[in-house]
Amino acid sequence: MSPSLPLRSHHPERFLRWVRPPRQERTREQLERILEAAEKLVSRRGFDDASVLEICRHARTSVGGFYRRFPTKLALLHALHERFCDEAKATAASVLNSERWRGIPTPVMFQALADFLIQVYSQRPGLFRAFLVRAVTDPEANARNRDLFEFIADKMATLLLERRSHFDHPDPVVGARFALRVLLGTLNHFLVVSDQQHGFFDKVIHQELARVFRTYLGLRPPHVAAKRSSP
Amino acid sequence: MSPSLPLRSHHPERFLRWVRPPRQERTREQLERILEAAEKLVSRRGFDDASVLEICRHARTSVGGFYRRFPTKLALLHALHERFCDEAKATAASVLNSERWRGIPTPVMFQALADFLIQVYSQRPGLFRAFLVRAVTDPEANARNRDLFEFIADKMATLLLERRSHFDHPDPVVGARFALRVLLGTLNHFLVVSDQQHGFFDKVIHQELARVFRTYLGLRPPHVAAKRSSP
DNA sequence: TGTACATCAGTGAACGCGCGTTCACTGATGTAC
DNA sequence: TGTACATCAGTGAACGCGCGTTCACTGATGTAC
Repeated sequence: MSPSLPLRSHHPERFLRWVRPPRQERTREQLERILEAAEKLVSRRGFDDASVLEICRHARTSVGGFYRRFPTKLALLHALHERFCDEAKATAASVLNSERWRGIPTPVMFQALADFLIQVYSQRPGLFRAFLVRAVTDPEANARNRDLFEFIADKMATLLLERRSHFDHPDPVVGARFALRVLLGTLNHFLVVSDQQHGFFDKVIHQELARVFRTYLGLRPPHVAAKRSSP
Repeated sequence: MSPSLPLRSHHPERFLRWVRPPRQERTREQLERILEAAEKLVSRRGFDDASVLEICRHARTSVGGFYRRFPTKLALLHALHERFCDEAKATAASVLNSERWRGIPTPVMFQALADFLIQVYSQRPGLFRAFLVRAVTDPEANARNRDLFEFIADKMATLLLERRSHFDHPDPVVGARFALRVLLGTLNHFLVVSDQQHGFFDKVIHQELARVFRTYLGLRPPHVAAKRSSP
């Protein structure tokens, strides 16, 4: 996707000059608007039921303008999903960085991680739902999801390995992978089958999700771990 | 859906006679064939990508024949899903019936339940996937899923309450509900994001799923519980 | 600085494909006399 | 038992709708002289 304009001219000045910054600017803005509009509509209705025309209207562009940016509607989805996965990776790398948790007791960390995941899900439930559905049918989205999963699982394994002595699970790498799956799976399930009594924000969900996380990995009771990690 | 034929005639003999058993038979067979073909194709491609024409071909019927049985394509999906949910309820009622588990140690029961769930999922992954996707968009399917979930959760709560003393979770009803969600959510996650190293049938999955179940509810170590439940 | 021309982003009506749905017709089964 | 008629399941070509995609055109911006 490198700019092809230089190839069209043999003048070195043209070749070296940065291509039309103001236009680029406007173009980028349009692309941004399309992505934003698409994200909003896809979140609301899902990918299939968000029509190109509708997306264009919301992005204040025409259908032709859209097809200047994206070869097909599918390409838009992949752009959206790719952006999303990149953000998710960056977020995971930052959140699961062990520096961040230095000196913080393991049970507190677990609760915080569970809380954070819930927060992320409840902020953009529609988008998560749409990508969840999409990953079932679309092999490319599926591969990207798997890749994301592997990425986060690795970060998590590294984080947990440093606190190996704080919990009982016999194999921390398998444990980290499976724990991640359990957490994400449970939250996905909330997206699909909502709880009659407890909503996403409900304190009970926070509590129980952290409990699964903690108990599955066989974390020692709070006071024990707290004593261990305080100097 | 009571047969409307009697209303068309005033002769009592007609009214009382059972209507054309051989035809009914053939009709029922056709309907059965349609449902079977639909289930197979929906499992393979998902609901949207299984066309009516294709379903008819597989069921050895014509499109017109199809529309004699179902008012719309959507109605077929709901028939399929309803049949599925009914079967699931019956299965759950049977499997979670406490009579069945009399004298069996709680940890063994937990492992067996986890194993059974995995078995069920791995036998018809396509169908589960299709309904999972459908429940996101389709309010009717969603409601049916929620209803099914509540049903199973209730049965599970009853089963667990009888063994209240075997585990530590402070609230068994909340525990049963959430445990079910965790189990189903994790299995759904496997449907969407497959594991690079461990497949559905892998021993590790069986082990870890049972572990989540056990540890989340705070089940006492095997030997303790085993001692308790042996007379 | 002004004029003619070139480029290209942007527009939206029209196209066309796929698929759910309809409906005029066929032929088999059942009924009346 | 045979013939004429009625019913109705079943057929599949044709219809039509929705939506992704195209493309002839417009107008703004940039370039040459």
